Amino acid sequence: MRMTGLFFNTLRETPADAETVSHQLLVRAGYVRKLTSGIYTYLPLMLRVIKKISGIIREEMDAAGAQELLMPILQPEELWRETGRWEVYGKELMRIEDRHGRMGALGPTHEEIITALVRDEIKSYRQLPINLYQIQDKFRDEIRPRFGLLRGREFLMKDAYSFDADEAGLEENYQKMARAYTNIFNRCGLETRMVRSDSGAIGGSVSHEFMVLTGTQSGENDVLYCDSCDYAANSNRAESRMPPADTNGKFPEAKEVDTPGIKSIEDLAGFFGIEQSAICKSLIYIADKKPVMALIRGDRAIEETKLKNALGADDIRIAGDAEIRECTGLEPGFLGPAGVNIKIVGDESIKELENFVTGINKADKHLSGAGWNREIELPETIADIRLAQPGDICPECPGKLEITRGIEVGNIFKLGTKYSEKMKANFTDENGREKPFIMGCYGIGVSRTAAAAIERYHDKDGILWPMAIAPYHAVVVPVNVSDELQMSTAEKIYNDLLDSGIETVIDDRDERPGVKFKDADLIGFPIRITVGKTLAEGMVEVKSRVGGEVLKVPLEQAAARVRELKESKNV
RNA sequence: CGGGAUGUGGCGCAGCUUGGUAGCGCACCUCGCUUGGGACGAGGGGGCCGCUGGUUCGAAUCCAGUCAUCCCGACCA
Repeated sequence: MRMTGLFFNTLRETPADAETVSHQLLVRAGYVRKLTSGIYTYLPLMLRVIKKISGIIREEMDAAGAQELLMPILQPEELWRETGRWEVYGKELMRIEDRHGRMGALGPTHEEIITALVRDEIKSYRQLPINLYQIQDKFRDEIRPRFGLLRGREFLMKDAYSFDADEAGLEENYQKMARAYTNIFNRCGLETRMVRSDSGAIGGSVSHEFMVLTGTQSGENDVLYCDSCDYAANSNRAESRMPPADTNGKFPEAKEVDTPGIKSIEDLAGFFGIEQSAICKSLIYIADKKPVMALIRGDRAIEETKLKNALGADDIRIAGDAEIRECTGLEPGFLGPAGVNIKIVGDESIKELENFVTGINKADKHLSGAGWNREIELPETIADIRLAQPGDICPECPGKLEITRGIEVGNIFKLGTKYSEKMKANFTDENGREKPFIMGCYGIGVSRTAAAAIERYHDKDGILWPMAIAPYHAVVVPVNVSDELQMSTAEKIYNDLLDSGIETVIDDRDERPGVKFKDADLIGFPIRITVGKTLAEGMVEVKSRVGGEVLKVPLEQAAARVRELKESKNV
């Protein structure tokens, strides 16, 4: 490709509306342009990256026995009603009405469609297992699109759906997909960690996410992982064991204490001269519009996803002070589980508390030295609703948990019969009995993977694409296009490279060298061949974008050297 | 939806407080010069100042409404 003909435009300045590195670089380097919030045009450079990633996905999915198909973006309301998700999925489901007044939705995911298809096409266990996938634009009307391609409303996704006759089959497919995903991301040059996660709106029993770990840099998820075993989980799912609460006998007897204006856990600990872990903290949440009290050890935080699951609620949020007074008649700051007539959920951490401090729903008073089933009933519902923290003990070994940010690029779910039962998608087993399909689903954010790669690999000058997903492998830069020898040499090397299968761009623009070098760095061509002053010695320069030395190479060896560099692991 | 901010040529911004015919840098076009890390000189083109309404002799500037975008939270590939 000739740069003079390539449809791209680099920007010297960072666009004002881009916050994230990947977003900034994608816009600056001419990969994407925003159409409207969360919706982007992929320019030719970007499309090449997308095709590279998609290609790797196709190869690995096919190798794992999956078959590609393509389903429609527009989906009819009736199918979503069959699973009940027309109501449940919420506003994220982009609903539209056609000219006949029929309702539909732009597909945010395709469980309903694939299940309806397989229900009609597959009747016998003999036709199972099967795994079908597509790479397709998805639309989710996100509450708040952000971070450029990391969270768009329209995005490219690979989604696969497996159908099995039994759990063992599902397990096999699940493992196959886990392996395929590991291969896919490895081949994309991305190190990922498979972590346990909450299964959210897609549902199902078991799910794992594939995270590109970004340390403290960026990413929307917190991942907790063990420093000595392979336990890793999204913070919305991570379990942990904690150091015990420090309640050692400061209050041998229960006693009501005046605590005027002492409301926060911090203030209480100071007031009583105790550790925060010796306090039982009471919080009011609104779960599906009803107030609920959540109890947790004072030094700990609630994990809202866990609480939501423990309650079986669809929607949950913390209540404001005014709301607490209004819905419960209780006084914020002095809340406690005693004599409350709303649902109470206790975190496991409170069970161990002895002679602790808690509110008793009396203004300016707390109870010290409280004990369960003495002064206060232990709530019936006890669950893990606690946010695991770094430093906690791993749930599976004596190791310690550490925390890192992560970008979720893939997700695999065991759906079981969640969809097939509701949609009456059955097959006949070997005994002639009708059974619902056992399903799994497996997603990869294709466009997000590209953005995640940039988040992970960039420097102050631009993108450092892994070779496998770079839009081109190399760029040939003639320093001065009006120098005929430089130009003809550059052309020759360019053609040699193309002939040897290196995807190459020649920067034939009549620009000063500084401009070309800056653009090459920004766009992130993994290898640059510079044809300039060293030509007098019969040499050109070969340089890897990630750094390392500039190699002076005799021109007839240039193509071979580039090929070598491309195959090596250090680009 | 709650909290915060911003809308001025393609991009980044100033001007607004204190109303008076819209400005800078980048990019773009022409000519010259230059060619190893975003050169330089000269000339040039391009703006419904987000939109609607109001105040005023006069509004980018003041007022009201509205729309859009971005950041923080609930969502997730």
